Amino acid sequence: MKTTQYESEEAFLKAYDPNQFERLSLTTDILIFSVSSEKTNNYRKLSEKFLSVLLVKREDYPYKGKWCLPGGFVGIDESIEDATKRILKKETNLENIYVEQLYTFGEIDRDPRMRVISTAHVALIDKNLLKDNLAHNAKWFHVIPKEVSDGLEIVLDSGDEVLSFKVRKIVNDSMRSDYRYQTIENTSIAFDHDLVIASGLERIKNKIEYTDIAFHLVPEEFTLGELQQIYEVVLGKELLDPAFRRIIKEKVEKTNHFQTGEGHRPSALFRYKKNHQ
Amino acid sequence: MKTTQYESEEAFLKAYDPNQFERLSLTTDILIFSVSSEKTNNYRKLSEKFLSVLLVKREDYPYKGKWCLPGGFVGIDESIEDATKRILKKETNLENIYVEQLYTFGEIDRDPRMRVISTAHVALIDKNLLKDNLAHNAKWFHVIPKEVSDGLEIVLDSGDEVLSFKVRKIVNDSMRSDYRYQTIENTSIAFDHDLVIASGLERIKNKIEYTDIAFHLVPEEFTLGELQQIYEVVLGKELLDPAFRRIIKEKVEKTNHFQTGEGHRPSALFRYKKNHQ
DNA sequence: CTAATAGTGTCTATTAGACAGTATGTT
DNA sequence: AACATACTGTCTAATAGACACTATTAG
Repeated sequence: MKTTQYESEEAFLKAYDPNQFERLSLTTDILIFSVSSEKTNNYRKLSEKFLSVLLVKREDYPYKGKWCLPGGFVGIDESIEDATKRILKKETNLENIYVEQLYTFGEIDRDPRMRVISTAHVALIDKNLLKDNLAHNAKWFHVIPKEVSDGLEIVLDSGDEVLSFKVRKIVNDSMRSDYRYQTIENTSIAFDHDLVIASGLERIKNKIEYTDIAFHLVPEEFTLGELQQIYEVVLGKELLDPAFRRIIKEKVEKTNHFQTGEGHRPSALFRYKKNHQ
Repeated sequence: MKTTQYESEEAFLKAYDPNQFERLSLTTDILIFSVSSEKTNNYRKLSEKFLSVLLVKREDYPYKGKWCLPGGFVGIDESIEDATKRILKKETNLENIYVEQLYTFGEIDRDPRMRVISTAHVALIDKNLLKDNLAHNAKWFHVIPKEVSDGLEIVLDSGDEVLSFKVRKIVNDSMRSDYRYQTIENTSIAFDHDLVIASGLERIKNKIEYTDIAFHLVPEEFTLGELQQIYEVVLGKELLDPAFRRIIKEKVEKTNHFQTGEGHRPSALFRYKKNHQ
C-alpha cells in the first residue's frame, strides 16, 4: 500500500485498514518469586529458606493438568504492563507488586492452539503479605536448581507434588554475548515455561548483585540474617557475614526494634534505606 | 470457553477458534549500532570514532518524512528472530549479524494506526563490512548523548542532518531495581523510537563491561588502540591504557601482523580469542 | 629531530575474601 | 552452662586507578 495519495496524516489514518497484516495474539506470563521459610525442628536453628515460584494448574486444554506460570491474554485496549498487573491481582489478590519485563518468547509453535507471542515478567513479593489470597488453582513450589553434566536441572517441589525439567544454555554468538535456553527434558511444565523459569532465575541471580531487588522479598523490617539468607538462596551459595554486612551496610538503616525469642542473641531489625549513596 | 467437554488435547485443538481473543500486530525494530571513524586532518592523529546508529526515513504515513529505526511486521508464520534477520538483511544486505532482544514496547497508543506491539532489538556490526549495501532510504547517524539537568539529550548527526531529542529515566520502584525512559522532547524521531534508542544505548553501555560485545564492532584483526576507542566511545569516557590492556589481555591474541604507515610506532594487530579463560 | 601513539613497570588505593574472636539471648 | 546466632576487628589477596617511563615509526 503506497500512501503517497494521501494529503495528510489524518487522511491516511482515516483510510487505514488494520487488517492488511496478519495479526496474532499476545499473552503476558509472570514468574512470581518469593522466599519461603520452613520451620526447623530445632527451636534454636534458623528456619531454612527456599526460593519459590507460583504455578497454576491448567484446568483446560491445551496442557490440561500440567502446571504453568500465571498469565493471560493482553487485551487490545490494554498495555502489556496493565495486563500484567491485572493478572497479578487475580492470582495473588495483591497490588503494587514489583514487576519487571523479562523477555518476549516468539517461536512459532510455542502454543499448540495458534500463534501466540508471550512477554514474560518477573515479579517479586514478600510472602508474609500473602495469606489466603491465592487463586484456588495456584500453588507455591520450591525451586531447587542443580547444575548437571549436560545442563541445568530444576526441581520444583510444592510439598504434595514434585516436578522437574532440564534445560541447556545455548550461546548464540561466537563472542558469547547472548544466549537462550533450550529444553532438554520437560514433561511437567506447560508451553515453553520451563525456559521462562530458567531465564527468570538467571535474571534475579544477576540482578541481586547490582540492584536492590532483594528488598522486595523481605518485610518492611528484617534482620540482617534474614536478608543474608535471601541473597544466599537466590545466589545459591553461602556468603561470609562480614563481607555481606560491608556491602549492604549503606543500603539499610537500623530501627530501634529487636527480634527476640529465637534461642540466641536477639538481632537488630533493619529497614531499607531509600535514597542511599 | 470451558473445554471439559473435549476428550483429548487433539479434539480440543481441532475445535479451537483462534479468533475468540482480539488479536494485535507485532513488529520488530532494530537498533543497528556500529562505530565509524572520521579521518582527521592531522596525518599523525588517530581518526576520531563515533558510535552510530542506522535510521530510515519514513516514506509513508504515519510520521511521513521523519526518521525511525528499521523494522517491520512479524509474519504469522515467522518467529520474531527470523523476522528480525529478514529485516536486517533487507536494510544492510548482511547476514549473520549479532542481534539480541532489547525490550518489548507495548503501550496502547504507540502507533497511531492501530494497536502495535514492538519487540526492539540491538544489532552490532563492523562498519567495514558494509560498503554500498545500505537500503536507499537508510542513513547512519552519529550518536552524541549528553547528560542535561532534566534528563538525557541525544543528538543524532548524519552529516547532512541533525536530529535531537530528550528523554528522562523513570524509576518504577522504590528500590530502584527497574526503570524505563520517558520522552521529554521529541520532534524528529517517529513512534517511541527515541525511547528505544535510549534503552539500547544503556544496554550496550552496561553489556560492554561484562561481555565481549565490543568485538562485534571491530574487524577480524584490530589494534588494541582501535579496540580501546570502541570501549571509550560506547562508555563515553576515556580509559587508562594499562588498565584497559590488563582487562582485555585474556580476551585477545596477537597475530604476527602490524599496522604501519600511521606516522608513529606501528601497532600489533590482535584477534579475538575464542574460548578464553 | 619531532609529534604522536604503542606498550610496559610499578606504586597506591580500594575492594573482596577469610578467619578468629567477642556478645548475648533462650532453654 | 551450652548452644546458636549476632556482630566486629583485622589480616591478606586480588583488583582497579594513576603515573611515569621506554619504544618506534613517518615525515
